[in-house]
Amino acid sequence: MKDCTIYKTMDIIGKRWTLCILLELYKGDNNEKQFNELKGMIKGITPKMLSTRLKELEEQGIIRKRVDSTALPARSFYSMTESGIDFIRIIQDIKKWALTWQFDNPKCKMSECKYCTNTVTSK
Amino acid sequence: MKDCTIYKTMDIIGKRWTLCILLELYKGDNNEKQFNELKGMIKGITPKMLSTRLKELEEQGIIRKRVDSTALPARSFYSMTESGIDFIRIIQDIKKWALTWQFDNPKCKMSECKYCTNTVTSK
DNA sequence: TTTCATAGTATCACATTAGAAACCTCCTAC
DNA sequence: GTAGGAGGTTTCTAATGTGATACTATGAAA
Repeated sequence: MKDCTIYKTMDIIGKRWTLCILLELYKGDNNEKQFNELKGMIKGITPKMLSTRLKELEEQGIIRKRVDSTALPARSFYSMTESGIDFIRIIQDIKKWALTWQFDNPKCKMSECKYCTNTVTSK
Repeated sequence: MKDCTIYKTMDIIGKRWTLCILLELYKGDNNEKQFNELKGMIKGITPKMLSTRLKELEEQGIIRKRVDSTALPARSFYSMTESGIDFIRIIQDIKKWALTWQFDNPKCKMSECKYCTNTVTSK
């Protein structure tokens, strides 16, 4: 096993879609979101990838899943744990860095991610 | 093309070895490092991967390469640009987050990355 | 009883990445 | 002329990641 903390962490958060999913969970004022809601917000993601990533993130304690089985058909609600919320500031720093040094994206520059309505668009 | 800044940035920095290479370039007091020096410090990396990542990072303006052709055989020196140095604080935040929420690594917790002698060990 | 919505899973195929091993070039020193 | 170091490149293969599409289960509503 690799011994480097950075290396191991990138195996968790470096995967495609992961940060986008966290960002979507962070957006808006409702702290719980459903599967199809996320699927709709992150355009281009397949249910398979969303399912896979959500499972990984849950295993790592970054998000949590709550199932409401009184509502029928049963509904799943995803939300961030404390560790996930703590990670948001890193995502925002990455965004700031990228906007300074790599990309020009005025829309992104202006809006706080929490209230950003950008979606990841399919190619 | 994807429109999300986060998404695009992860394509740059989310690749295997990338952050480890940046961290190695940051370490110590000498700001320039040679190819084989990096290869030796990052145990497990193949020359191919190191070469590929260095090229990518150079293209993105995160590191720079200087070739000294007066010395023979010619030597290459790699160092961080301003944008690379600015990125180090994000790497450190990621490390702090990981040590808080994901891994227990006392060696990592104690040392400032700049003077960390940990190497990425092969499995 | 057919359709709809939610929340996924299954299957298959393709593309990309990563790694191992060998090789190459330039020059120096023996 | 042969070995050796620096700084890579080439080739081939294996693993992994990703995506398209279709399918499933449950129950409500029409």
